[in-house]
Amino acid sequence: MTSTAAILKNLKTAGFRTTTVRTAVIELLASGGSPKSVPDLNAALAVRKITVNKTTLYRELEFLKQQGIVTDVRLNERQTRYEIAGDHHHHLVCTSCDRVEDVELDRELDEQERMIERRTRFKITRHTLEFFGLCGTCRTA
Amino acid sequence: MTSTAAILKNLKTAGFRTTTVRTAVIELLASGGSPKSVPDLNAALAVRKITVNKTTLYRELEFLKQQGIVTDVRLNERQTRYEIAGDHHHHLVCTSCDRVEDVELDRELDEQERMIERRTRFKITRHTLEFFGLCGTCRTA
DNA sequence: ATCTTTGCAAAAGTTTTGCATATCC
DNA sequence: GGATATGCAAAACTTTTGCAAAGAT
Repeated sequence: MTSTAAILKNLKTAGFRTTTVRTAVIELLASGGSPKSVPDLNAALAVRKITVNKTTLYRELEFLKQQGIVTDVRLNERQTRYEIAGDHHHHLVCTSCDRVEDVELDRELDEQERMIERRTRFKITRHTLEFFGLCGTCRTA
Repeated sequence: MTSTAAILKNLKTAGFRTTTVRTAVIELLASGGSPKSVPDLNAALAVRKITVNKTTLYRELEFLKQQGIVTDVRLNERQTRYEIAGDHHHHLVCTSCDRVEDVELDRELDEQERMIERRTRFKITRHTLEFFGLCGTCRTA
């Protein structure tokens, strides 16, 4: 929901800078439709002729996490992926080509969460739900 | 559903050995109620006075994965966790103390899966659903 | 001037690989 | 003997940390 411009403006107001890397990282994550790993981001930045050290990227992502702008996502792979926080959704992961797509549910899981809270002593604050299978391309290939 | 004894018997029939480590790993995973990481397993084995190299553990878990006996689980942490495959369930993860508990849903997500398949070109084969929050101990502490 | 941002090198943590040895059937 | 299983050391891969330099306000 929050646009890239609004995010950057808020950061600026808070005294942080809107550097080339920061702007590009936020844009890439906001435009993606899928969560991105550090190697993903580095490659996408390279296309834009932006060279950046991996340390800087990890630090930038940690910073954006602290600011509540991004969250991390762990699918069935080593790397952590990152996406813009806030609009709740899930992921479709192709187990053949590793493509990841965002997906939303018509009916969310609030009912199930309440049921679990009734049944256990857990207080649930969030959940992650990922679907695995074959994407359109891989299922016909 | 499949008992430890049955798993071991099948492995033996297939020409594999039921070593101390293999037996203990399967028992630990089968009895757990929560997925275990390699350090978890190593610690639990130590209690049973079983000393084992981490390489052996990783190799054993990879082997059990190949055999379809275990699957890996990635929660919001670096390490991979492992659990017995087959009985579908979800996890409650305490964000304060990192405790992990298995949990089952009354109503599974088949309906949602069908809806996504109608809406996208994805063929879904499985999903993972994890709940995060505070466990009974941490919410009062 | 000061705080933010960046790069580089090194370290840390997890998982994998190569190779040699031991063990079971 | 031949396949299976294990240990050790080293490598690979992802992420973090320390320190110094550069850049912006």
